[in-house]
Amino acid sequence: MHDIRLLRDQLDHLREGMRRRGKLAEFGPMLDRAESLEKERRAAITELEGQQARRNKLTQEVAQLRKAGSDATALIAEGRAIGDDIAALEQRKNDAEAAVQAMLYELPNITLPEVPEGDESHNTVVKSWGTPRADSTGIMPHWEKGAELGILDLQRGAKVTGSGFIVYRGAGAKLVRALMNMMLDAHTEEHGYEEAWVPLVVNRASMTGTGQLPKFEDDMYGIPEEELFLIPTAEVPVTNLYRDEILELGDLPKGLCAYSACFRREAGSAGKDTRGLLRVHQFDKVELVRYATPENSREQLELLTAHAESMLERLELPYRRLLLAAGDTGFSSAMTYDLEVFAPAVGKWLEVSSCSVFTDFQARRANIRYRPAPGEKPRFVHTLNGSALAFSRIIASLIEHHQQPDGSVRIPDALQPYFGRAVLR
RNA sequence: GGAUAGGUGGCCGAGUGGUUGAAGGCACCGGUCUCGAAAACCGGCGUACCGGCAACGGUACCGUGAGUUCGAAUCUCACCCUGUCCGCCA
Repeated sequence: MHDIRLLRDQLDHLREGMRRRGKLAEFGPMLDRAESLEKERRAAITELEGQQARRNKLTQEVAQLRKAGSDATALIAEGRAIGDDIAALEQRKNDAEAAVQAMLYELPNITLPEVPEGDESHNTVVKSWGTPRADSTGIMPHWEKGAELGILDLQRGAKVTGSGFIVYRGAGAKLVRALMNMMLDAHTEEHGYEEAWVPLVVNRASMTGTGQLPKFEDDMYGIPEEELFLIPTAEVPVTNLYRDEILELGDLPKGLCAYSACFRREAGSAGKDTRGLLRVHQFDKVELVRYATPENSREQLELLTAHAESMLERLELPYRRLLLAAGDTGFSSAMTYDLEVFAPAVGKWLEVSSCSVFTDFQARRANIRYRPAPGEKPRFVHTLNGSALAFSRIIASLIEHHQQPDGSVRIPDALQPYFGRAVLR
């Protein structure tokens, strides 16, 4: 969320930010309305507070008269009139405020200057690692190979829950466990993250804090009776750990990592690119979250992204790093790198990580601050997060990229201690 | 789920329907004293918003929301959270 003050003194900045996302047509008129509503809000406040001051004075006079034993009925009548006036002004103020607030909640973050303008066609590959297998002949797609190896049971997942819910079996289940342990160990022991194990169900305030609500309610599974939601990513509970708190400068930068199952309803997703493990309603992920000062959040993004990339390198999967163009950058993000691995049988690059810096956009929503120095006023922190990594597509790529001519699947060296064997066959 | 107690400033804690932003204490900051420190003493010490170049003025905030009232931390209702006891449960 943006500072409401931007509507007063930096409207052009907001407008430019929307233009860079290619969303000026969508949000331009809203910005104009928000600006005038913000003026109306302040006018209402000024008037309201004047009346409140009158009332406060009046009630004192009533008290004096009462104490002196005099008659106060005239003043009480006057007070009643002021009270009606105040109620009306309060209504006016609240209406304007709610309207401005609603618009601010809908407005995406402004991307950093180095983020290319335009839609996803302007995404740029800024780094490549490893060599994708050029020749895919003889490589079975992961859903076939997975079924053949007995590690993937899509049919029964669909029976038990529905399509998009998968069952890993035998070595497949252990593979999930091995990936989880390998990643968490690396992040805690080598990259300095504190591990957290978090609720998979969160309340509305948490979903609003990280920016999923109010805009994307349709994309989530919820429990309406309890006003609770299934998390789409551990980013939500982990970032909200410090909601409404003030961190000490010495705590920053702070890193937390968490494994979680992730739930995505993605209402409009049925169709292509959904075979096998490519797009599912529930998947597993190890998430990294960092809290930083505004001064070094940008460099923290590089660090976080490097942590995610090191997972891919351990898994010996060729990947590329994309700098997303403004129009493809997520709602809350100011700058995002996507990491993609190649799945040769699918013939596509698969997004397995998205690393973002949110500047103060989430922190303002979630009210996460830090104190720059003892006695100084708190400022909003900058939050970052990234997947490191999302398992299902990693497993897809693993099955395809490491498939051997004899049909077996090689397990990368780094994973073997966790998985317990060198080959899947 | 049932019963019960409670939610007040950074922390502890008092609180009457009417100069209560809120006693007192701790912590913190400044000062006196001291060679220095401690103690003692004196003074200061919340946040947000509105108006103003500023000095400053004003408003709101005692878990959240609504209500009663000229006036609510104080009364009423609903909800949330915490503690305790009971029940249920992996």
